[in-house]
Amino acid sequence: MLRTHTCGELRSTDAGSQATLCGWVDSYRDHGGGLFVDLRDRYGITQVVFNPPDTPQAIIDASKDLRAEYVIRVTGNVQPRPTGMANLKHKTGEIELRVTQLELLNKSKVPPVSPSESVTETPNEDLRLKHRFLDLRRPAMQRAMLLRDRITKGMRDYFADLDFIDVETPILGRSTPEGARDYLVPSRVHHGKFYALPQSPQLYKQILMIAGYDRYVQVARCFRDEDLRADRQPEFTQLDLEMAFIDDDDIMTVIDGLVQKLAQELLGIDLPLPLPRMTYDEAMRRFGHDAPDLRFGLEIVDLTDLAPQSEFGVFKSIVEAGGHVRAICVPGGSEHYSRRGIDALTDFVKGLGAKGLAYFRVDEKGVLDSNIAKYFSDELRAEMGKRLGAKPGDLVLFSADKWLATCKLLHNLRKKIGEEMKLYDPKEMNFSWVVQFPMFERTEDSDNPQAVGKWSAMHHPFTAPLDDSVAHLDEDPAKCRAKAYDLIINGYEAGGGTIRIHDPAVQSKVFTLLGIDEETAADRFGFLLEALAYGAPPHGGIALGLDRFVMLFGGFDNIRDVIAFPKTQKATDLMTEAPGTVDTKQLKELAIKIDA
RNA sequence: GGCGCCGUAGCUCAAUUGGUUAGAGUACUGGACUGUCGAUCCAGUGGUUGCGGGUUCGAGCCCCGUCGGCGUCGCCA
Repeated sequence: MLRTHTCGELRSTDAGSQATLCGWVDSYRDHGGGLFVDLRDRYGITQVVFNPPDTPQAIIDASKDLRAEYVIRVTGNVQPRPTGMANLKHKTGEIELRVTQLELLNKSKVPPVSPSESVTETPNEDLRLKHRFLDLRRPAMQRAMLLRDRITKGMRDYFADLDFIDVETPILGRSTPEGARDYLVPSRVHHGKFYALPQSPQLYKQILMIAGYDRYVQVARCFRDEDLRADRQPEFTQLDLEMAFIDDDDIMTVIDGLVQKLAQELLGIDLPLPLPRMTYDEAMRRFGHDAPDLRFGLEIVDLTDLAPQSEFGVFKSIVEAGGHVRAICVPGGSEHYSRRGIDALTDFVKGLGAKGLAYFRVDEKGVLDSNIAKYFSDELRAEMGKRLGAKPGDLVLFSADKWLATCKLLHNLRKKIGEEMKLYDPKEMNFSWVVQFPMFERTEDSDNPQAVGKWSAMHHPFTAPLDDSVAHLDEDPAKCRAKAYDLIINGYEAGGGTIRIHDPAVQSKVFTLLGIDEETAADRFGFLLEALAYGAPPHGGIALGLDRFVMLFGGFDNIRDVIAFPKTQKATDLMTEAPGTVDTKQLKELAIKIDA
């Protein structure tokens, strides 16, 4: 060992002893006669002092050449700092190391990204990604990586205690046309054939249930070749699990326990269990989204029945066409949003595909007023105001459109306004379940005209319907609700899972509904169907988005900050410059020609 | 693929309506200083304003294209 202690370790109780530290020069203060260095490693910062008489003059001279991020090894005496000189910012701030020996282990070029917390400006993200080795040296990033480690370990321990078995599943798999776009890997041995990287270990874990491993867990890397977002990377990590001889309630109960444990250990929050559960239908009705942020209200109010009583043509025609008129009432919104502010909101909703934004301000008498007020009778406005719970100073914002379009719009407005008006404490954590998702959704518009009007699976084709939904499979698939559940944290989908169908008759009905004939089913999922025919236990599971967990537990607003080596929005790695070109020879081996 | 924001010194940013030699802080270099901790003080180096084109007497600023980063819609569970 090159060191006796870390830079976060020494205390006043160590005073009088000798110590050797290794680390990076976080900063240095040259006083002519002597010099101070803040020495940093992942454990903390310790002040090391090059001062006479403790430090020999030759070493003081040598210390003058030290610069930021030089790697040094210093030996010296641990001493309490002079009275009044303690630095409470650091855990080691009561002491300092009076250096007697200095070894320069390595120099550093002037860093384009400073790892020092004394530099308050965060560099631009492209620089951070390009010089990730420096960015990861920043204490903030090291804290994120440490939090990630503790969450992962907490999850592993929790499931190990419950007799879960960690089983690894293949990275090289087979492409399945459903779901997200696959990352493909060409086969050298079989020209023209491709492996696909897993979008999730879904099918394998079902096979494991059939194989009798009734509690499976894995920290699984998943790949989806889709466009990125602040909370989405092309490769990401799931805490994936599956259980046999259970029902939906059992999965949620297990995860409740995990969330409670993690919240307690890492955030010091005591969560009462069970976590609240809300159906998908209720979530859409009240919040317009299947992952509502429950840290604030601003719930949607339906005015579809009242709207046609107005003379407002837009509302009337939309309701006549089967559409909906819904609104949110923003407390104090009229004061917060000036004319200009409402223009900005209008631009915002136009960006989401709306034609405009109808609104009312609530005046000091509680009367709804705006440029469209003339189309609404006094009585009607009073009635609407009553239903909206409108108070003087409020702002009422409408969406009139098809059901899902009103959901999308009002959800986005709610989210934006919640943020802009600071309707919640960003540090607050809210955990809940959204359950009973629809089994199917109807494809409305698609590039492929044949797909329009067809049913597709909302999760995947093996999702089990609720027991009382089985009957709807024949008569009204839209009414079918699934044994599906999403874990929601602060408006983010932090995990989701389903109970799987294990009744062949139900499975076959679902395939028929989805337009998957026997041949297609056999071709795509033959091995799973075959396995299901050999004594499949009832089973189901869930996958938690590990990266999102870390992001939310750490209070980050961006998933890249909790991934050591993330990709940019264009799915490149600025440090390694992946993806890169390959040799012609490699392409030839794979029988691949580039057509571009 | 669409929409929006951003790109100026190593880094973080500024630059009035399009107007003189593009500034500041920090870093870096040299000097001063015996207790600092975002050390301080003095001096200095540092610029193809992402790239290409256009408008103009004149462009960091306006227009078109392009590259890159971010956000978002589509996409994705």
